[in-house]
Amino acid sequence: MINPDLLLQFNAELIKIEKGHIIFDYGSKAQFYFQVKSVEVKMNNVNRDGKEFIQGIFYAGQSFGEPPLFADVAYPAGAEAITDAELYRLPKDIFFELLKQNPDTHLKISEVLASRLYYKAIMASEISSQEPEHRILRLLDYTKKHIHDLDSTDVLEVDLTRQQIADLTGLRVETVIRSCKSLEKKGEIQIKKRKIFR
Amino acid sequence: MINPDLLLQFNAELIKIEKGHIIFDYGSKAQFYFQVKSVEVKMNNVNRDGKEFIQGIFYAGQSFGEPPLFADVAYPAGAEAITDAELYRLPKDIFFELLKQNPDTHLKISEVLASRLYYKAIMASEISSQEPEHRILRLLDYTKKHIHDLDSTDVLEVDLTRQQIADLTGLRVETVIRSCKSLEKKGEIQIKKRKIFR
DNA sequence: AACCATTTATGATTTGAATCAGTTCTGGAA
DNA sequence: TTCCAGAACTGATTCAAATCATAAATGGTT
Repeated sequence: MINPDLLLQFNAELIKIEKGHIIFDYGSKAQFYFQVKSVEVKMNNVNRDGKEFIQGIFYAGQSFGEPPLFADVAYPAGAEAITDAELYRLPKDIFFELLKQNPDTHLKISEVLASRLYYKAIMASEISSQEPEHRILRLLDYTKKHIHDLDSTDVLEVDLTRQQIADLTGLRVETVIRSCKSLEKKGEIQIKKRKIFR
Repeated sequence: MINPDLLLQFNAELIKIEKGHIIFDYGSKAQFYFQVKSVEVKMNNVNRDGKEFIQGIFYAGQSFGEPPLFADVAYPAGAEAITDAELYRLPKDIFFELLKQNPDTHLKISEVLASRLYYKAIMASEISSQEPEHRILRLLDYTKKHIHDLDSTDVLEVDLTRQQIADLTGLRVETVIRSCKSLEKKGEIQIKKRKIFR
């Protein structure tokens, strides 16, 4: 979300991460600002106690892992590249220096935090309201609107596996599969060749 | 979280809200920055579709409802005073003006957003991991640490009703009651005269 | 002291997602 | 073309939280 030129101006490193490699671990200290550079790059977070819960998947142009930078806490989740990825990386103190010198950029970061908080707020209430089908629809609508910038008349081809949907919503694969079928019957989504469209 | 003097300097209004009165509605547009002034003041959010889910309860000195201000979206939840409350209220554009002129305050706001995001991230993964007892403990530990600023050796007297705990964790009252009893047996919490201590 | 609203408590039953176990499908590699 | 791993799918079973129903405790009010 920060202009790449500005990042480079502040000597941001451009690092390459191979698929499956760890970017930072759960519980470690935040030392860098990260922003996804190019290609469709996804990122997922794993949480302790066996089961995986994906906090979010991030694509080109998006930043991630900033909260611990500000809040001075350990990472609540680890981060991993799920495809080969290119990332901008900026050390913490330089990041703050950049913000200080560029109030507009700081405001943009606040916007990002705010909209992510908005998303989490919605997901939290939606997840709590059980109803697997609701959870899934909210997730799809969110990614459609906020990740792919489509409006409601467009059709989104969902590029998440059922397992990823499960990990994002806190459900089980089988439940996701069954719910999707049911949603298809209700006309809420379409499934063509196992791909989900919404 | 913003210094009250600074708020007043920017002509923030001081408004009184009676217990049970609505501060803003679900789905309405964000027009003000709000900050709780005095006394222990709680605030809760209600969501549509019947069931209540409390996004958070806010106490003296805390601000709330900022995300929609930044993200330019409608409120994902309504806000209501659960005791008589005094609030500072600052119109949106003046709020931004204040931030522009006070980078340090802006940074503080970012910190607040970030730490709330951190909390939501933890709650999200914790809620998804089912386990009512885990959810409750996480909630208690969070309020203990981040709301009341106690460290782990202190004992927190929880001032939430079982119903509020239920609404914060997405559980049912009965489940909360039963889980609390079980947690007491396991020595994770104490219950004296129906009050929970952790 | 009696009354009432709210909160806490408890037992019985239902329900639906998780779990378990196994099958089919698909696209890519050999 | 066959092979194979990963993903999607399906049915049967289990289990725990929601639900329902109802009672007891508590604090505040008159």
